[in-house]
Amino acid sequence: MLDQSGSPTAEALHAPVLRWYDANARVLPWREPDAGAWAVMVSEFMLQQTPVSRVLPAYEAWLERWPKPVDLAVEPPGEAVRAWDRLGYPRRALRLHAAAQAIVERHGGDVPDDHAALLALPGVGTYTAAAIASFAFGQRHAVVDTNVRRVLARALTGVAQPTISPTAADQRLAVSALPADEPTAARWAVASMELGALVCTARTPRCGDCPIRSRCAWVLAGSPPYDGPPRRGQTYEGTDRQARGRLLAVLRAASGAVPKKTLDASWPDATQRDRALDGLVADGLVEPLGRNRYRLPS
DNA sequence: GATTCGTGGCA
DNA sequence: TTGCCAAGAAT
Repeated sequence: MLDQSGSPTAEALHAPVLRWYDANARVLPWREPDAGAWAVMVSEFMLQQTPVSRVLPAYEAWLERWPKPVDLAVEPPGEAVRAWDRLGYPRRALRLHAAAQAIVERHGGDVPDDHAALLALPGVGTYTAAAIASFAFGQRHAVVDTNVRRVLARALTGVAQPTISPTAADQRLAVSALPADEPTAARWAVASMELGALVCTARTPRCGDCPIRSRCAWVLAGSPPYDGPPRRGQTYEGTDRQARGRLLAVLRAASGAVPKKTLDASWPDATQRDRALDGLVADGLVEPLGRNRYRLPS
């Protein structure tokens, strides 16, 4: 089943991918039938740019401590930052805390099932709103993350793409590839994402295990490598990000206020260190106290 | 559209 | 060893 351009139609991919998912899906706690929308939401925040293996322990501890949005909402934001541990991008912890408060204030403490209401929450963008609506509430949305983007690009357009955030064109392609009926669309969303995570991977795709290899435009084209401009590799060593991480690690480990002198010991360059600390304060991740002391925000 | 924002595992 | 990559959002 091919369209005018010689690429397979999306409909031809649905059944084999859904069958593959039924047989190969990972068992993950946020996918359990009784997980609930809050569990899905917590997992989605944590999984933004952080691998599943590192999310699992933090996720379990988080839901044990804060089983409902209101449980988190009544805590100081600094507790969320502390519990975030080393997942990275700690502003996500702050946003999840703010989102929990918004859920209590605007939605009676229950994660909303409306896509627009989800999108209005702090830290919830196009992807996360669609993911919660689809995974937790079974709705029909294009859930376009880096996995889905890669799967559709290869299978339907036949090109390898660099790992960047999905574009408007990727979004349109995903919408056009969505099954018509709601429950099938919801299963397709999680199944196509799982295929990207386990088989159609970025570095070394396991095409031998792929349920749609016989229809994949990229495979049929000889698996051509990405030929566009090279991506700028993000260095980490010596950056402000690393400095911020060091400072925040000291504050997470402390129970209360920390003297600036203690923070100073965590990064050698004074100019960069102070810039990083100012940035953390500006982001609301650190609260300045009197007498040159700092702590996680209360 | 391009940047900024953590952290760690792995080929 | 080092660059790439991991369920993005906000600006």
